[in-house]
Amino acid sequence: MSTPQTLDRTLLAIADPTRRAILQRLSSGEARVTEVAQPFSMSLNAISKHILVLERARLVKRRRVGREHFLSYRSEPLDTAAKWIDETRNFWASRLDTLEKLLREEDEAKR
Amino acid sequence: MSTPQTLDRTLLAIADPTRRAILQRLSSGEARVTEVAQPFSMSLNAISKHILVLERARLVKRRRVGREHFLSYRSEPLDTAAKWIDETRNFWASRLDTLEKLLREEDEAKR
DNA sequence: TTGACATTCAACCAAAAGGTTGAATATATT
DNA sequence: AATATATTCAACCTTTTGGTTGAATGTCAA
Repeated sequence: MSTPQTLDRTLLAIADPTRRAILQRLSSGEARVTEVAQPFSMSLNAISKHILVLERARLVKRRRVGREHFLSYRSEPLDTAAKWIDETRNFWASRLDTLEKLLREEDEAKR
Repeated sequence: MSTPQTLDRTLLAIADPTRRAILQRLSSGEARVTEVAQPFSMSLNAISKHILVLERARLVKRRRVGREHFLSYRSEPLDTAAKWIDETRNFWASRLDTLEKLLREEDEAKR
């Protein structure tokens, strides 16, 4: 469920501004594909593809009702991504050479 | 400094497992390019390119001493990325329809 | 100065990403 | 039954990505 590939897919999915915008659009609740596509200047098909990327990354769930597809946000992948990032950051924040790093950066700032 | 493009570059950079491994390697402190490349099965040139991607994303800083290039980790980009992710997550966590979502998911779990 | 070492540059390649257009499918509406 | 709507599928194109190999550059060491 949380293989490294999943993390790859999550990060890749949110690395695109269009897809981040789609996720944010879904914050106001479920929306159909056409509704999601409406504000963008690119074709419906392009958005359809972006949605597929988000879906493969499990960031978006699809609920089919007749010919309409309702999309909604799923939180797990971002939780996992946040975990990786925070672990990495915390590790660094706690390293013994933090002081050394600070000094080195301060040193460089003087040039 | 923190344009959306920067966020794109950061997320794209850490979406690759090799590059995440490089960052983690740098947790044990500065390292030269060859040292960083050593554990990987791919060519030095490939790693050199990965480092360039990390550098363009400002995740890695390079300090040249003679023929040797010392690489070190920089924390700002991950801070920014974490901020975006956390904002998105917090927004969702606080949405009124959280209950509705939970119920819907519970409902699905029964199948 | 000759040779080894650390690193990048350049050219190339295959695969993936991100977009387009046009046709297909499935469902609603009249 | 005919038409309109919602969405995807398929083919295509261009750019980017991630890798390769071989040559170039710059620095250290004999």
